[in-house]
Amino acid sequence: MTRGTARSGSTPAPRSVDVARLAGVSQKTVSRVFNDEQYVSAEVRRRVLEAAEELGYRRNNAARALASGRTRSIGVVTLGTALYGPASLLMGVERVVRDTGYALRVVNTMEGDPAGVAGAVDSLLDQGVDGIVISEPIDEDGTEGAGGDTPLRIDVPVLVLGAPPPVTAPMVLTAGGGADLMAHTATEHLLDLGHRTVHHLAGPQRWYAARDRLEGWRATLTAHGRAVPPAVEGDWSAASGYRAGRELAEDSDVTAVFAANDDMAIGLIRALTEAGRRVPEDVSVVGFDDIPVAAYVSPPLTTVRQPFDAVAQEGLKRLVHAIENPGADALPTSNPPVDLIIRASTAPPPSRTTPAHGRRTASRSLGDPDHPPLPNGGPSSRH
Amino acid sequence: MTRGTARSGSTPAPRSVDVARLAGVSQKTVSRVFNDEQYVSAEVRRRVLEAAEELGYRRNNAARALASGRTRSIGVVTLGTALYGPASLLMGVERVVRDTGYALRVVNTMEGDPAGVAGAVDSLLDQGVDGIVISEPIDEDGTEGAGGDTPLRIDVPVLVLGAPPPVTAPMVLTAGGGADLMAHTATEHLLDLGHRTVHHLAGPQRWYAARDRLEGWRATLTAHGRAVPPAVEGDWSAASGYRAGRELAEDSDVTAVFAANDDMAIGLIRALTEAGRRVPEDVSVVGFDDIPVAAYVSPPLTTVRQPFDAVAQEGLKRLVHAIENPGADALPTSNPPVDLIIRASTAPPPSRTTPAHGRRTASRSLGDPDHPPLPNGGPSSRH
DNA sequence: TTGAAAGCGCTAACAG
DNA sequence: CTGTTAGCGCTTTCAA
Repeated sequence: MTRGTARSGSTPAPRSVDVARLAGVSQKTVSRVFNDEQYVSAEVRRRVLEAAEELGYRRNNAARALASGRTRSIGVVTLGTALYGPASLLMGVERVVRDTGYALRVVNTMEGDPAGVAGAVDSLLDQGVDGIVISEPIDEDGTEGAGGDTPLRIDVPVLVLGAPPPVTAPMVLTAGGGADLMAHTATEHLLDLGHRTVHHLAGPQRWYAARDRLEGWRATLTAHGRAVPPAVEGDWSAASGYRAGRELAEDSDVTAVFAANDDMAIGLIRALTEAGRRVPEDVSVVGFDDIPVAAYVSPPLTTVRQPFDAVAQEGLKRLVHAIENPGADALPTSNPPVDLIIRASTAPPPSRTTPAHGRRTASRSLGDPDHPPLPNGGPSSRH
Repeated sequence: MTRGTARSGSTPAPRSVDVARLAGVSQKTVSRVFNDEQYVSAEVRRRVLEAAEELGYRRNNAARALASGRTRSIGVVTLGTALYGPASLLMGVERVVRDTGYALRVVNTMEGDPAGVAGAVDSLLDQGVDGIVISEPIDEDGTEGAGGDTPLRIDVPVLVLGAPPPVTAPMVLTAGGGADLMAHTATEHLLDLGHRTVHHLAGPQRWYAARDRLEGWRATLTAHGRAVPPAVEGDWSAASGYRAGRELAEDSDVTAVFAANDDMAIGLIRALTEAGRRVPEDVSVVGFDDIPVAAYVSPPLTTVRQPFDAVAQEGLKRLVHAIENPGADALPTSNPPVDLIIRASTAPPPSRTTPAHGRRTASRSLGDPDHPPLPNGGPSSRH
C-alpha cells in the first residue's frame, strides 16, 4: 500500500534516525533492514518496517551514493531518434536495468551534435553512474582530427550495443554486434532465390551499424564470386529510400535490393512501384528490423529481425556483472539467433534462367540452429 | 579538451579540496567557481579552473545532492514500447531536459504491470528526482478498487503529457492534451469529403490518449448530427488494425474510418484491400501520428501529426519553472497547432450523392490559425 | 571578496 | 544479532 505515497510539501522527509527512534532501535539497524542484510531478528525487522511505513520513510539515495561510492545507476547513450531500432533497444535496456535494481539515466546524442558520444558519456560521468551503455554508436567526426581524437576514456565498465567505437574503459563489453551476419543472411536469401547479384541501400556510413550491414552484404557477394555493385547511401528514412528507389528503378539490371532498414525499404518499394517496376515480380526487396508494420505494407516485407530484447538482456547481465565484480573476467557471450522473416517482397528474378536451387524456403535461423524459426508469412500469421 | 576524460581505475577521484590546495584557495572558493557564484575574482577563478583541469576534477553529484537537497534530475515515466508516439515524446523530453541542465531518469511502465504508473512514480521518487514527467499515461486498473486507489500523491511538481490521470502534487501541469481536437479535425475532414458518418478504430481504452481520441470523434459526429457507429477497439498494432479491417470490410456501410494511430491504419488498409475494398475509392482512412513511413505506404496515408517536440518543450519549460519557483504560479499554456496531413488515403465516398461542399483541401492547421500548414501530399514533397 | 565550521543522511568498519 | 563511531564530498551558514 505504499503505492504513490509521498511527503506533502511542508514536513521534512523522515530520515532513518526517525525510523530508528520510533522502532526503538539504532539507526544502523534500520540501515540493515533496508539493505536486506542478514543478522536482524524477524521481530526487529518487522518493527522497523512498520515504523518506516508509518513515517513514510524513503531512503535518501544521494546519501547512500555518497557514503557507499556507488550510485546504483546505469547511464545509457542513445540516438535522439524515435527510429525503431534505437528505440527498441532503449526500451529493452530500461526493462533489464530496472530488473537488476539499478536506475537508468539517459542521454541522447543528436546527429550533428559536435560533442557526440563523447559529450554524452561525459555528461553521464558527471552525473555519476556505475556503468555505461552506448547504444548504436555513430562516429560523428568521420573526418578524424577535428577534435583531437583519442579513444574515449571511461572509468566505469562500458557495454556497447551494436558495433564498438574506440573506447577505453576498465571493461568493455559488446553485444548485438551481429549485424554483418544478419546482412549476410539477407543477401544470401536473395542469391538463393536466383538473383545474379544484390544491390544495397545502405544506412548513413557514420553509423557503425550501417557500416556493419554494408560489410556483411559486400562480403557475402564476394564470397559467392558475384559483382559488387556500388551501394546507395540513405539516411534511414523512408524518404531517402524513395529517392534511392527512383535511381535504382532506372537501372534494369537491378533485380534485388537489400535495404539497411525497413523504413528505407518501404520508401524504396514505393518508388519502384511508381516507376512501374513491380515488387517482387521485377525487383525483390529485403528490409532490416521487422518494424511493426512490416507485415502489413504492400507487399508484406521480407526482413531480418533483430532480437533487441535478447541483446539488451544479455548485454546488461554482463555489464552488471562487471560492475559488481570489478576485476573479474567478463561473462561469456552468447550469440542471439538472427531471424529472416520471409514475406512477399522477395521472389526469384524475372525469368531469364531458372535458378537451380533455392526456391523460397521458410523462415530460418542462423547462429542458433536449434532455435525454432519464428512464424513468418503474411499478416494473418503475426500476433 | 575535457572530452571523455576520466580517471583510470586505481587513483581515487580528486575532490574539491584537492583542487583548492593546488590552486592555493579554500575549498569553498572552488565550490563558488563551479557554481558560477559571484564574488570570485577573475584571477582566482582562472587558477581554480586550471587546477581542476589539471586534476581532471569532476564534481560529485551525490554529495551535491545530499548537501543541497536537490538532485537536479527529472524523472520520466514512459510506456515500455517502441511505439512511435511514446518514443518520440521521450526523445523530445530528453532533449529539453538536457538543455535545462537537468539529468534524466527513465522508468517504464509495462502494460500489464500491476504496479503501473504508481509503481514507476514510486521508483522515481525513491531514486530522488526534482520533478516528474508522466508520458502518455495508461490507467492500469480500469476495474478500480483492485488496489485501494486514491489519486497518486507526489511531492514534486508533475507534468503529464497526453491526458491527465488523477494525480495530487504540489503542482500538476499538463501539455499536449489536444488529442480530442486532433480527432475532431480528422473526423471532420472525412465528413467534409461527403461521408455520411465515420467509423472509428480506437486504441486500447485503458489509455487516456485513446479515450481522448474516441471522445473527439464521437463529439464531432454528434455535433454534426450523424450516426455514431460502434467503435472497434484495437491495441495500436498493425495486426489489430488488420483484424478490425476484416470485420469492417464486411459492412458495406463503412466508407470512412478514422484510426487512432497509423500502425492500425496500415493494418486496416491491408485488410480492406485484401477484401477487395479499395482505399480510398471505396473506403477512406485517416491515421494518427504521421509515422515516418506514412507517406510511403500504399496509398500514402492521410493522418494527423502530433507536434511532439513542441509539446515536450513547452511542457518542460513549465515544469522546470515550477521546480525552481516553488509556490509561484504556473507558466501559461500555449496550444500547439495540430496538422492534418492530407495524402491519398482519403477521398469522397463512392458516388451516391455528390457532397455539396468540402472538396479535398490542402493541409490545414487548427488551434493556431496563423501557423502555416506544413507541406503535405505525396512522398516527393516530404523532406 | 574569501574562508572556517557545521552538517546533509547514509554506509562502513569496528566493537560488543 | 545489535550498536558506535567515522567519514563520503559537497553546500550552507556565518565570519572575516
